[in-house]
Amino acid sequence: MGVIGGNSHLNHLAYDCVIFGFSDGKLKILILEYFDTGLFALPGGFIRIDEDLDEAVKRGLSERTGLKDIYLEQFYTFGAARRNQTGEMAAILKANRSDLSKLGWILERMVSVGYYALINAEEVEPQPDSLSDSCKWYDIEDLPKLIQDHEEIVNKGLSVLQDNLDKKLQGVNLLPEKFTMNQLQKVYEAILGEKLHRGAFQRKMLGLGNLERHEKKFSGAAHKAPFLYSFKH
Amino acid sequence: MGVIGGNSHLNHLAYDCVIFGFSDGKLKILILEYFDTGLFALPGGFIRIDEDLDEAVKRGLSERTGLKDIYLEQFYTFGAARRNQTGEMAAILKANRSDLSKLGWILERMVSVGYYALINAEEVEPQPDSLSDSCKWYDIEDLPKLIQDHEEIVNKGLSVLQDNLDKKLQGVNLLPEKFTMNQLQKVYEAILGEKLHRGAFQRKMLGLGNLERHEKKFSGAAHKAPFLYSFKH
DNA sequence: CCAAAAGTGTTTTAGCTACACCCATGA
DNA sequence: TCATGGGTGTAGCTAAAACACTTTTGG
Repeated sequence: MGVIGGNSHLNHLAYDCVIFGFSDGKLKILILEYFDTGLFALPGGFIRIDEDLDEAVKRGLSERTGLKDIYLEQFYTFGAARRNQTGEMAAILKANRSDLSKLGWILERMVSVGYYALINAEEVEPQPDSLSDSCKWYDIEDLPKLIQDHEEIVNKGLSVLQDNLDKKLQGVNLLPEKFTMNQLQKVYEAILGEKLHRGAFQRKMLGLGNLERHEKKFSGAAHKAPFLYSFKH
Repeated sequence: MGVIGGNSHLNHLAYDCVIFGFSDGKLKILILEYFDTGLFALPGGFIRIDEDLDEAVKRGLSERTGLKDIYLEQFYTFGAARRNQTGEMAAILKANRSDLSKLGWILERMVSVGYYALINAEEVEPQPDSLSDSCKWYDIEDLPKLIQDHEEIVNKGLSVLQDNLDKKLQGVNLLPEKFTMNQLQKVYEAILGEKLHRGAFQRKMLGLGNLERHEKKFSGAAHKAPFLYSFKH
């Protein structure tokens, strides 16, 4: 088993997570920057020997965001033989003067299970881990160069999210408990990367039958106050 | 590393494959029966240390079916901590008097990547492996009880196949090179588990624009001879 | 000539788009 | 009263479903 901080993990298996958030009308994801290397990566982690895969991911996300009950979806498993043989992880460990006799297993061939998470970016103060300098939101349209195949992981995750958008009304997970129809539409537009028609969008969402209408929101702006909605559980 | 026949494999990682075929108007899958145990399972296997995940699955399927270029789709990774701690694999190894000092790693916690394959059942004489008695087609509606979580794997695989059916015209992979529209419709009905409207189905398939029409097929039956179609590559 | 199944034309329906109108709000 | 954005009604379009008519085949 690989050992991190005294815990044993499955060798050769990892997860990487595309954590989507929404702010300033843009779709963003959380990216780690490693100390002294200028290398950027998705948050990821390893699976303890007696831990469910899903639990491992929840644990990792909770450490990174402080949130419980995150909306999570597994989307693909990346298993190319040399996908992490790029030297980047070695550089990261070296910059941290890590003990390779204990952490060397991280450099071996690694199959990674891709997950995406949807969170309300406003509620979170992202936390870097012990190897990383910062953990920040990046606009999905303007990501830094990522290590290994992480760009492919992001693209695949976004593409699956887009496909799932219709079936599952996932957009609500990126917003506060109560939100206006306009906010929801902005989320959909950001995910799909295209403008949607206002009237049609409103009718379609209400037609799904799982939105509940609440009081109006008086924003102080000079126009009719919109209703607030929440998702029916 | 785990060792089978002198080759080294990734520990704690496996794949299981739902191999769909179509015959007698029914959707079927390939199921192995293990020697002297009455235990049934999906065909699966392990990943060599330097082998792409996809390659490992192709290799395994080719051993089981003799086919190259099988249509394959990865659909989910099953990672519950105790999913294979059911004692069934131990019974199988014991019935085969296997050397546990070499094969014991198979009994440890195993994360499994689920794939489905679509093949033309008529072209194949399925081959059991060294541990299994038989490898036979079973009607998807009438499967034997399977070991571990293999029933869940089948259900998830079928459900993803159903979802993908529209986007990818996958049905053709279950048929010979040339087929009639009625055969194709029967495949769709078997996968979706519902009757489809003949006229609408024909129009929809032709409307996709990737079917090519060939000569008519004279079956000897007392009705109009249908055209044969093939898939445009 | 008949029954059965195939191909295709026509009608009906449903969902979505686009446009437009009116309403509420705060400046 | 005006500009702005929100809710909703309506007309038009398009794709799919349902129906039906015609054709081909072998008995």
